[in-house]
Amino acid sequence: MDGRWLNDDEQRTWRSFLMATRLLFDQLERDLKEESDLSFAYYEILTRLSEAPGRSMRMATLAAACVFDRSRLSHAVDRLVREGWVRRVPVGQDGRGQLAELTDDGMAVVRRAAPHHIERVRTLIFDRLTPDQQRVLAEISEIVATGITDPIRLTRMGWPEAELSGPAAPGPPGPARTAR
Amino acid sequence: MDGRWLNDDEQRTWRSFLMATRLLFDQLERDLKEESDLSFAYYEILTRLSEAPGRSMRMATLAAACVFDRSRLSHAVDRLVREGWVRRVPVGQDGRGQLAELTDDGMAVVRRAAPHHIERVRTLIFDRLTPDQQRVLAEISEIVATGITDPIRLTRMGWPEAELSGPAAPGPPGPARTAR
DNA sequence: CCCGTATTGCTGAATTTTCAACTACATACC
DNA sequence: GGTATGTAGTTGAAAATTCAGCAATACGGG
Repeated sequence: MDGRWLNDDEQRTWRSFLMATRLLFDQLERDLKEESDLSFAYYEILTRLSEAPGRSMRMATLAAACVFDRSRLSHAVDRLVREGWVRRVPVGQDGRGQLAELTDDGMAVVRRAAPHHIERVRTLIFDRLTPDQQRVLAEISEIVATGITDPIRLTRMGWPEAELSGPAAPGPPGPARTAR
Repeated sequence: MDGRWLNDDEQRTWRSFLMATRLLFDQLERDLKEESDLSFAYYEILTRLSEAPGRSMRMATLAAACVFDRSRLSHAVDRLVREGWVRRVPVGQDGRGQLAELTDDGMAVVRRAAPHHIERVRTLIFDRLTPDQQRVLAEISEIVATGITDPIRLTRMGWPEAELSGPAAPGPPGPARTAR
């Protein structure tokens, strides 16, 4: 199972990467909090909605976009609804579905918060990287993301133990866990 | 203050990076949980301690290494102590200091968890990147981390409002907030 | 139409993290 | 010695996130 360790370079790179991403995200979170009193999570939800057609998205889609699990998104949206920034709208066709829709107040919040945040992203990252480094960063991100892809965090949600580990039932056992 | 937006490439890269890091860390967290019933945070604390001389570190140093704020580390160590994996030891010279020290049980936990985890890191990242990409990843991480550097999260902790924003007192106003 | 299974989203409790304040010790200066 | 200020670490409550399970709906096949 094991045996394939990391060599020194890899070890250093990994640690460095861990530290960098944390410092970065922590800093962004702090900035966002100070400037706009928003958490990164909420900011992202609002932003995604603001970009979506009709300023609204299916919960599952939104969850996938933000890389949240369903539960987390539900709770978060609860909060945003309480705040008056988001509204829940039943979706037409699918009786199970809910649409999260950005309110005007919510839109205002995004518009107010975005410029600072983006400026910070620019300052903390893009301004410091050469075009080449930016290009490779994009490559790497693409590669890493593609390798994982469990958009709505299926394996994490409530599949009864049996479904996940049971002696592979006839046919493709579970839901689209393998597919993408 | 604003005005400097992100161009399309940058925008794409940023989104891609966000998604990649989240998918990655989520996946690692899940693996760690499944294989060893550990959170990434706890795993990291234990690992750092296991590598430290005497299997122990000052709380502040450990916090800086893990990029935790002091409070978070305190609570986390509480938990690890309850679990019997870490012990708190007063440090000799400085009467305020505490040393977090890994117990034998804690060491055993690390040893059991590490191989799987490292294998996953290898599979999810290093195996998929070319040497060149790895090199650039290291560069980028270095650059980004260096730009931020607020190791023990000073600005976040409990400085009374006055200290932080007040009309700069005579001499260097606060603690080493500016220095590094 | 009915059944079994998949999907969507939510809920409540447990755990973790954040936030603000506080205690105790150290240090520098008079 | 006494005072002012900085530093290390903790604490308790609030907020966020995870975890496990549930209810309602959709969908495919008999």
